[in-house]
Amino acid sequence: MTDQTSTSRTQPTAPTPHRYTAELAGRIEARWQDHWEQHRTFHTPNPGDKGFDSAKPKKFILDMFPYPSGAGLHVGHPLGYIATDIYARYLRMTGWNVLHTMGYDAFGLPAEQYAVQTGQHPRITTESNIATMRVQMRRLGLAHDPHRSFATTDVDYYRWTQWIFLQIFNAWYDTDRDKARPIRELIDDLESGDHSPAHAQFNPAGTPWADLPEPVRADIVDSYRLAQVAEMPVNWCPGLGTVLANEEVTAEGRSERGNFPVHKRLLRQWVMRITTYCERLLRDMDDLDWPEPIKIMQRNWIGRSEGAEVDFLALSSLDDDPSRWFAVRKKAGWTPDAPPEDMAIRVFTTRPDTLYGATYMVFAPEHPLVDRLVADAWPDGTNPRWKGSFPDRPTRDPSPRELVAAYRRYAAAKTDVERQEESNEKTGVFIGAFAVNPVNHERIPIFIADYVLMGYGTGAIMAVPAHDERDFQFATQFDLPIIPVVMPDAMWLEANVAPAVRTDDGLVDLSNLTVLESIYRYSAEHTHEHGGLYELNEAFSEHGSAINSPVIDGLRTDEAGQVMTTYLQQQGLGTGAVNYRLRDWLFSRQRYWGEPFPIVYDDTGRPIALDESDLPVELPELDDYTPRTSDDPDAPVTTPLGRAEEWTHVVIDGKTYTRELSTMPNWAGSCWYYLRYLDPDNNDRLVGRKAERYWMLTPSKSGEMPTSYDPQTCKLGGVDLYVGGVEHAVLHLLYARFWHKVLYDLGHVSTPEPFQCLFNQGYVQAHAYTDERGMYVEASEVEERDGQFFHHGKPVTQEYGKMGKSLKNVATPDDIFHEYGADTLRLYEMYMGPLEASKPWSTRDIIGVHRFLQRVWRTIVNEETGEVNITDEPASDALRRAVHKTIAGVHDDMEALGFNTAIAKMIELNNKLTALDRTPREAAEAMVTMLAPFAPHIAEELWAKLGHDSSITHEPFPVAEAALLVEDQIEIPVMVKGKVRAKLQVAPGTDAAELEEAAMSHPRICEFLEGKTVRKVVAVPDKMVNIVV
RNA sequence: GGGCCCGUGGCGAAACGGCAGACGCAGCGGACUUAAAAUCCGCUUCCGCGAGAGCGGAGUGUGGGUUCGACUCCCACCGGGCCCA
Repeated sequence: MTDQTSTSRTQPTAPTPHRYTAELAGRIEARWQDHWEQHRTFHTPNPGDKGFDSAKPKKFILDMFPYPSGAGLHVGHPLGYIATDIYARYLRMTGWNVLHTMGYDAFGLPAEQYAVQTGQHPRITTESNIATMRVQMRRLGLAHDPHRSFATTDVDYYRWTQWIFLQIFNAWYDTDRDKARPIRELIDDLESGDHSPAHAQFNPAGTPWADLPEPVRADIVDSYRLAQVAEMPVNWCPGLGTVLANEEVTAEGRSERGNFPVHKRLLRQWVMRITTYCERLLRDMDDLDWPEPIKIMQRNWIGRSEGAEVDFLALSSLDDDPSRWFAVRKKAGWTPDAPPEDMAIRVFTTRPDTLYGATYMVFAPEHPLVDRLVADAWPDGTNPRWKGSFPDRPTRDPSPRELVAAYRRYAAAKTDVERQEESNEKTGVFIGAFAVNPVNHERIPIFIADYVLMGYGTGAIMAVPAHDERDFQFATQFDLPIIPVVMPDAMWLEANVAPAVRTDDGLVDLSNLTVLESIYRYSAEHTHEHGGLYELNEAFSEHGSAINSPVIDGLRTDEAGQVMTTYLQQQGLGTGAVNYRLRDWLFSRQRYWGEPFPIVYDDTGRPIALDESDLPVELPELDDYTPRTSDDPDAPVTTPLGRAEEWTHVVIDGKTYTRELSTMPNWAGSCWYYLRYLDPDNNDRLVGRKAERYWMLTPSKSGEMPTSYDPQTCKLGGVDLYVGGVEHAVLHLLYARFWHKVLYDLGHVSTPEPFQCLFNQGYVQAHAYTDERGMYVEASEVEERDGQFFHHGKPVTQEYGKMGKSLKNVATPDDIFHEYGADTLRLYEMYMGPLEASKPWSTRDIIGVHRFLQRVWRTIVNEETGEVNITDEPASDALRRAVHKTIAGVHDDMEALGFNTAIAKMIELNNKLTALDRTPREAAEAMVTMLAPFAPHIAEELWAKLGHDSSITHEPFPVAEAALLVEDQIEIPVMVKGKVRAKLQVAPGTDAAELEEAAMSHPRICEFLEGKTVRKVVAVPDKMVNIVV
C-alpha cells in the first residue's frame, strides 16, 4: 500500500530549517558515509600492522555470505547485517578490536541462470549485482572494513579455493590418529611397511607394497584420498544439465533451483569424503554455542545409528548345506572388509535383537549382488504373490531374470522420495534365491524392493516384519511369515491383541496380561496359518523383552542387542557397527560458473593433481557458457568447459593431459571465506598464521590471548558471533565445518571449529495478496477499503508469509531511505521485535522510531537556529539516576543482542529529556553515545554539534555508576490471594520479618483480612509479600 | 508420521517463577493555531459499578498439574510455522 507520508512532509509548510527530516537525514548520512570512507574509520589493522593495538582483545563478527542477486536487497535482507553492525559498533566502543566485513558469494547456479536469461556473461551480471549491493550496503551505514571485502569469483580468491581442494585431495584419514594427514605420509608408511597395503578391492591377496605394480599402488593410494572420483548413483537433473547434492534436491524430488525433476543415475563424479568426519562433526558440536534446534538438525542430518553388521549366507542352490559355511566362519572369525565370499550378504541393522524375526531379505533393486544371485528358474512351489505386481510388469510368466530387469526399469523411474513414501503400496519381486538366517538357520527368500535404498547402509536389509512398519506392510502384502520376537508392553497388547480376540465369543479372559502374551506368542508361530487366534495388525517397533530368540530370550531388547552382537562376533557372523545417514559430498557440477578443478587426467583416466605453482586454474572465456539441458534423464552428460577446446588439453613435461571439465559446487567458495577476511591480500598463504591465530583463537578462561589451541583452556574457537538464517543449518554449516577440520588436521588453521557462536535471525514477513486465480499480485498496489482488499479494483485475498519475490510482497530499503533515512530504517528493523523472531513488516509503524530520532535531535539542537540547546549545569539527581539506569539496562540488552528493548529504554529516557528546557550535557552525551551503534549518522552529527571533533566510532560506551543504580526507597506489592491489595514503601534490603509486619499492619490489608484466617505469609525481601488466607 | 519452535490488548511487542501489557503504532480527548499539519499533555486489555478520584471482577490458545505465587516450569490437547521423513 502506498504510503502518503512523504507528500505531506515535503509540503513547504513546516518552516523549521533545522528539523530532522528525511531530507536532512539523507544529507547527514551521505556526509558521514563519505567521511568514514575518506578517514578509513573502519579500517581494522591485523597484528603487526600499523595502528594495531595489541592491548585489546578481539571479536570476529560475521554475517552469512550474501549471494548478490539481480533483484537487489529488500528490507528482510539487512536485518542480520544491521544487527551485527550494531553489535560490532558497540564492541568497538567497549574496548575490543573488532573484525567485521562483508564479501560476496558469487559463483553458482542462480548467477549463471540470471546470466543465461539476460544473455550476458555471468561475470558481467555478477559484477553489476555486486556493485548494486555494495551501494545499498554503504547506504545503510554498515561499519565494515571495506578493504577486506572480496567475491568468490575473484581469481585471487578462487585460487585459494583450488589450493584447499588440493590439500583435501592430497590427504587421507588416519583412523588410528583420528585425523587427516598428508597423502605423502601414507605413501611413506606403505613403503616402509608401517601401513599394510591389504585392500579388499585392489589388493585382496595382501601382496606386499614393493611387489605391487604401479597402477595398483596408485589405485590404493587414490582410494584413501579425502577427495576422489567415484562411479556412484547421483542426483542427475537434466533440466539444469548438472548433478546435484542430496541437499540441493527438494522433498518432492526436484531441484531446489528451478524445480526440475531429478533422477538417479550412475555417473563418475567427484566426492568429498565428509563421512570420515561424522564422529568429530557430532562430538565437537556439543561445545559450540549454537541454538539447540540447529544442533538437532545437524545431528539428524548426520543420522548416526548404532547397531550391527551381520552376514547372511546366500544359497546358490536349494540343496546347499550351509553348515559348512557356518563352521568356516566360526573358525575364521569376522572380517571387517567387504565379505570375502561371493555368497555372503552383509546388512546393517539397528536392531540385532530382532534377528530371529528376520523372515526374508530385501535388496535395493540396483544392488550389484542381485545379478549374481538371481535364479535361472522359479523354485518349485513359489508363491505367485511373490512375483509382484507393478506398472508395466510383463504379463506372461517371466523368468526371475526378466522380472528383475522389468522391476529395475520401473524403480529407476522413481525418485528416492517417491520410493520411501509409506502411504503407498509396497512393490517388489522375489528373485528366486534364498539366504540363511544366521541365528536360526532358516531358509528365507530374497526380494528386491524399491523401499530399500542403495544409499543407506549396505543397500540390503534383513526384514523383520513383526517389528518394522515397512517390513510389516511388505510381508502382509507378499504373504510372508511374521514372527514376533519382542514381547510388547501391556498397553500395546491391550490395544492390539485384545480387540482382535474379542470377536472370538469371549473364550479367553482379556483382562489377564499373561493370556494376551501367550496369544501373541502363540500367534507368532502360526500367523501365516489359517485359524490362528490372532493376526497382527500392526508392527511393534519399540523395545520389550525378547521372545522366540533362544540366544537372548527374556532379556530386555534394548540391552539384548549387545548380547546378540557379542554372540555374532563369536560365531564370526557379525560385529557391532555404526551407520550414518550422511552421504559423501558430491562435489562436481556440470556447469560453467564455478571454480575449475586443479585436476588433469592422464591417458589412463587417472586424476592427477596440478602443482600448487600451477594455480590458479582460471575459468576459460567461452562464447557459449550455457549448460546442455534436456527432458531426457538418459541424455549424455556434457559440460560447458568441454567446449573450451584449447583449454581442455594441457601439456606437462611433454605429456598431454585432459582437464577436469566439471566445476566446483556453489558451496566451495562459502566454505572458507571467513578465513580470507582475516588476511585478504596474502599471496603466500590462504591466511597468514599470525592473523589467523589472533582472530580465530578464543581467549582462554583466564582471559589471555593464546598462541595455539588448547582443548583444556579454550573454547573450540573461531568466529565469535555468526549471524544468519536457519536455512543454512545443515548445508553450509556442515560443509564449512568439514573443510575447517581438514585444514585444522593438516595444520593450516589453529582451531578445530570455524564458528564458536551462532545466532539465527528470524525472517521479515509481510502481507501478500492473491487474486481469484490464486496468483500473487503486487502487494504495494493493493488498497484497503472497509476491511476488504482490492488490486486495480478487483477483490484479492490477504495472506501472510516470508518477504520475497515469489509472494510479491517486498519493501525495498531504498524507499525507506527516501522516506525516513538509513538511521530510521536501522532503528526500525531492530525495534520490530527480538532478533531471533520472525516478525511482520509494517511500514506505518516506522514513523514511531523516526519521531524518536526527531525528538533526540530536538533535545540537543534548536530546530529554528540549528544551535545546540544544552546546558553545562549538572543534571538533577533524579535525571542522573534515570540516565544511569538506562545505561545499565542498555548495556545488559546489548550483551544479549536485545536491541528492541535497548531502544525502548532509550526512548523512555529521551521522553524525560524532552520535558526539560535545556538538556544537561551529561545526559545528552550519554544519549548520543548509546545511540551511536544503532543510528550512527545522527549520532556522529550530534556528537560533532556537542563540540567533539573526532568520530564517535571509538568513543567509550557510557558506563553506569553502581551507586546511582541503588534506590533509597522501593515499592513492595502486598498480595492477598494473589491479588495486589496494597503497596509498601521500604528501604531496599528490608528483611522478611519487617516486611511481614509492615504488610500485616497496613490498613487496607487489615480491611481485607477482616474475618479471615491468615494461613501463611510469604515475604521475599525486595520482591513482594504474599498473604495466604 | 517423528523432531523442534511459537500462540499475550485493535496491531508490533515487554515482563531473573514475584505488580501482566514497558516501549512503539493505531485510536480517543485536550493545549497551541483563524484553521490544519507539526509539536506538546493526557487516556487507551476486557466487563461491571461510579459524576469523579476510584472500586470490583475476568484475563497471557484450551484443559489439567507443580508452587505461597505460573505468560514463565511439567503433562495432554487445539492452532500456526520450520526441519526431517
